[in-house]
Amino acid sequence: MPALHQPTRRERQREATYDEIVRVATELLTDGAELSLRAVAARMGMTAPALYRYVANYQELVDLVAFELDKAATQGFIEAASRYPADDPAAQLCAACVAFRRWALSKPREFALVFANPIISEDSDRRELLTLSTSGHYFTDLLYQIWERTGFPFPALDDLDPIVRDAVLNPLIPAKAEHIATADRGLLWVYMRSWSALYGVVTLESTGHCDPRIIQSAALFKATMVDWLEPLGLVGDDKARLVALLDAEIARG
Amino acid sequence: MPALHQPTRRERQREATYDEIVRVATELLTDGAELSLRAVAARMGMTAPALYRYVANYQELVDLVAFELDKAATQGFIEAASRYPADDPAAQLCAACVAFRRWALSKPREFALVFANPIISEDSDRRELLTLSTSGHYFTDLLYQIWERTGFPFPALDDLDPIVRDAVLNPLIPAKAEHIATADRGLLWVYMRSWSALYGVVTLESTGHCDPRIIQSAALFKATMVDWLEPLGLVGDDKARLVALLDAEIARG
DNA sequence: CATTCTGGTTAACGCTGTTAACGGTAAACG
DNA sequence: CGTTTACCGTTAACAGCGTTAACCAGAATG
Repeated sequence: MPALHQPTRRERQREATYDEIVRVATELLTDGAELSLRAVAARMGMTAPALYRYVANYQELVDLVAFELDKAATQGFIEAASRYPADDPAAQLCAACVAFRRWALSKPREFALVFANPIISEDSDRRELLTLSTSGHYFTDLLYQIWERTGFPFPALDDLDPIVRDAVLNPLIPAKAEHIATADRGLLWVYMRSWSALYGVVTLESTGHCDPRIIQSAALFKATMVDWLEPLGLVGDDKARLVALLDAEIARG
Repeated sequence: MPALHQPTRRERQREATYDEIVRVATELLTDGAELSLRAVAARMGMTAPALYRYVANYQELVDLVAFELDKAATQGFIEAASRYPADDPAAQLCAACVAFRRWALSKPREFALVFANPIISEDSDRRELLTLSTSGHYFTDLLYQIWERTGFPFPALDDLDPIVRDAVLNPLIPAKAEHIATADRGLLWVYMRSWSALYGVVTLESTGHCDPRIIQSAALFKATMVDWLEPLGLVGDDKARLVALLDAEIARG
């Protein structure tokens, strides 16, 4: 098969219905309905078995939708960040994180689908899709930009656990790492650590496994964010500025 | 109805089958099967509608099982901790946390059921059951015991966000707080913050949303644990001792 | 002894994912 | 151009799910 292939009529049609499947499925979820093959098919005016020409099984549909939701959500994060100048990645990261939290709180089902959806390690297809995660790439990139400016410390490759070193040199997680010099891959360790912290609070809040008042006052989230400013080299006036920015972003309707 | 009521024959029978339902349901889950009313009923030699004499709906069964799993898992944490002296709560906490992680990794489905099971805030029944969470009580208690010894700093009530102050004075989250003096309730803030950090790593690892190699080397988990030693007043020799202890516990088959 | 309440049954509804067998139509080929 | 093939949809059906309604035996209660 040729590498560059002008799409034939059938291929275009196929891709169109494929896209429609994913679109309708996400709509279904947004409308508060249950995500099911039959419901998707019905909304498209088709019968359920027809979908098996496009997806192998239900789980694959879920994964596709999760990927799509992640992409759409990330677009929202980017918009939130874009209200700050491009040469201020720290401000952009703060805004993006607040947007991430807001999204997780307002769409808990979608959040659970994307970020709490259990992944069996054997299934390589799902891993690949996870690796492509858009939000992961975006956050990594912001962190990298911050480092370019503040030069915050990160572990040298030799200081890392050999297994971890493998992981940061040839990452499986969603991270935009190609453009990070090999010697600087210790940055990904900082990324993983900070992501783990953010993930903890936001998942706790989104799934409702904490006091509703803690969610209402964004105190736990804010404290976690503030704690991560200094390790990223954001100190002094910069820190004060970002803390105020966080407050403002959290207060936004 | 009398407050103290000697259980009649029928009541005993009822409670027996009630217990059997929960027991069989957890067994089902442990056997790798799907948790369903029909499966539980079948395994008990009953028909599914009969279960509605005991549980209101499927979700209630799930919640009951989650509570039971949490109780059983906590028993495991206690056992792991009991290998260290009772007057060394820091060592016990480290051991319990490692056991918690091991449990989350070896039984991801159970973990997701207990700790990632979304909770709709309106549903007060589920909230109540969550508040009773055994593991939460246990971890809070260990943290309190550590504070009794190290006296690590915690925010005064006046320094807390008023909403958070309400939350720590009259907690809805699973925490053994009755015996903590009102003025010392800021301790719960430390508990929430450290729990959020632990929850983040462990959930990330258990759901598979991170590089498998990161899981294999427990580096992310260990780093998170180590970072929380100093805030708990565990410094110097104590810290070194506990880091070594962590390594040993992680290495345990 | 008569009544009521409890804890089970069967039947049924509407939903789910999934497979098998079939058919029409569009593309590809001789 | 005619024939074949492959694609994309259909219907029918299976096994399973949560849940409700109607019913019924038996135990506890008056």
